[in-house]
Amino acid sequence: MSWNRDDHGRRRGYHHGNLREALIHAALELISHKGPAGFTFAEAARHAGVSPAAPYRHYRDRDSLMADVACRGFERFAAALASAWDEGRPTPSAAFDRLGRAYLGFARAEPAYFSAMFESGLDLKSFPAVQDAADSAFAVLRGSCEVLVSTLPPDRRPPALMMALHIWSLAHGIASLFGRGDAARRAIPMTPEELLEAATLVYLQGLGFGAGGPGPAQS
Amino acid sequence: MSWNRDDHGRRRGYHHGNLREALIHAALELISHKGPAGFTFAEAARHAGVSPAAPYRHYRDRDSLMADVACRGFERFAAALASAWDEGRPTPSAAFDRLGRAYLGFARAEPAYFSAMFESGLDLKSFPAVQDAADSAFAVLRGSCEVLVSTLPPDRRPPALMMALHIWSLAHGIASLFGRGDAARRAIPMTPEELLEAATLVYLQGLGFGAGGPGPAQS
DNA sequence: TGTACATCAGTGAACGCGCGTTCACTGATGTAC
DNA sequence: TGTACATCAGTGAACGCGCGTTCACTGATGTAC
Repeated sequence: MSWNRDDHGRRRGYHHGNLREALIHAALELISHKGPAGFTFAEAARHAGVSPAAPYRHYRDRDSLMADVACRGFERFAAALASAWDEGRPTPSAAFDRLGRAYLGFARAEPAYFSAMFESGLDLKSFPAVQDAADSAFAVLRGSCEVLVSTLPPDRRPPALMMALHIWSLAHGIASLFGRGDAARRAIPMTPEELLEAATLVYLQGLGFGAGGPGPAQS
Repeated sequence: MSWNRDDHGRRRGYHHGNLREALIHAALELISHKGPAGFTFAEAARHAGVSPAAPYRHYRDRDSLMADVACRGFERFAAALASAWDEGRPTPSAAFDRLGRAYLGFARAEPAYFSAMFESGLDLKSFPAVQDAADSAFAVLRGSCEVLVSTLPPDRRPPALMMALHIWSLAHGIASLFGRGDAARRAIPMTPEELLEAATLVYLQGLGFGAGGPGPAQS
């Protein structure tokens, strides 16, 4: 909030010093208050305390700023997922459970990033950096699925890519429908985390991961 | 396109005759071309061929029109799901598979309705009619889960509500991430339908629905 | 069947507003020598 | 160390535009009698 500013919020000099960062922060704040469509270039500039022409030194247009926000969001997301997975410690299944919670946790804790990443309507072909960052995040999930799959007997291993896409879809659906912090959330009689954990358990059961071996739960 | 209009697209009289419908159609067209945030009241009026003040006779504001679109979307959605389910004929599992395809099919065939329903950021508390319509659509899915669950032995029946929420989340996640007709779609090496069908099979397996009985697939 | 009248569903002009974008400009910073 | 200069990162005024919204109005429709 105070790059290159004095104690009263005034800028110290003619140059902002960190306008790029300030614009990203402004965009996040505006997105979280008014939705992914609810911020404008001019308003972001105002928030950052610069003239409406200043952002053009850093971004071609609004979408380009949005893409930068989405990029950073995916980077943070990938880091959060990787940290939760923690290379599968202490056990792959415990780590996998944490991974799912991290997905939901990110959606709840960073709704503005989440919006920019998934709901801003950015054309991924126009912003390959966003696509790359998204791929990196997905790679964490896929890697963890590969580890999990490798704990099964070789003749009963499902494709890790498919499994990763299933879990991603499940977590994403739950996050989108029930895990938001805003008014669009739908009410259900359990937490998103509980819902995801139950679904994942059933799904893994179906793949042949069971307590002590393959087969349906008998409890 | 031609309510109350002659062959040249001119209105027949002073009154439009069906402005409400025309505004909804205009909103859908604008949403499908420019995203859920990409339509304005004025533009919808222009599309419908009336003055910018005319929509105020029918809708309080833009959100109120959007809510009407979302409502109709959920009604069509519920009808599409009910039709696919067809009361579980010929078998609950075949009907359930059709239900999942119908979810994805709706997202692909009606991206504008889908956007208005799930991505418009409407506050559901402010528009209870939308919430009710959404609940009706979900009720179809829940009802089908209840039928499916009832085919299991009584001591091994999962909660139908939980199952319905899981399948909804899964289908919704797949539709959101991979099943869109627009540029925000992510590329995967299979169709959304294949992905959903595979996930559902695994999930049902995990719940104890198996080919010829409970237990993991052995093939 | 006419007629008077209330109501409905539009018009079109007007307004203030904020946005996106451009332009010539200027203060600040970095660097070659 | 000083100086000249290029470059960077801002300013602020200006523009055209489309939006949301209002207003008094008017043409069309429905209905009581």
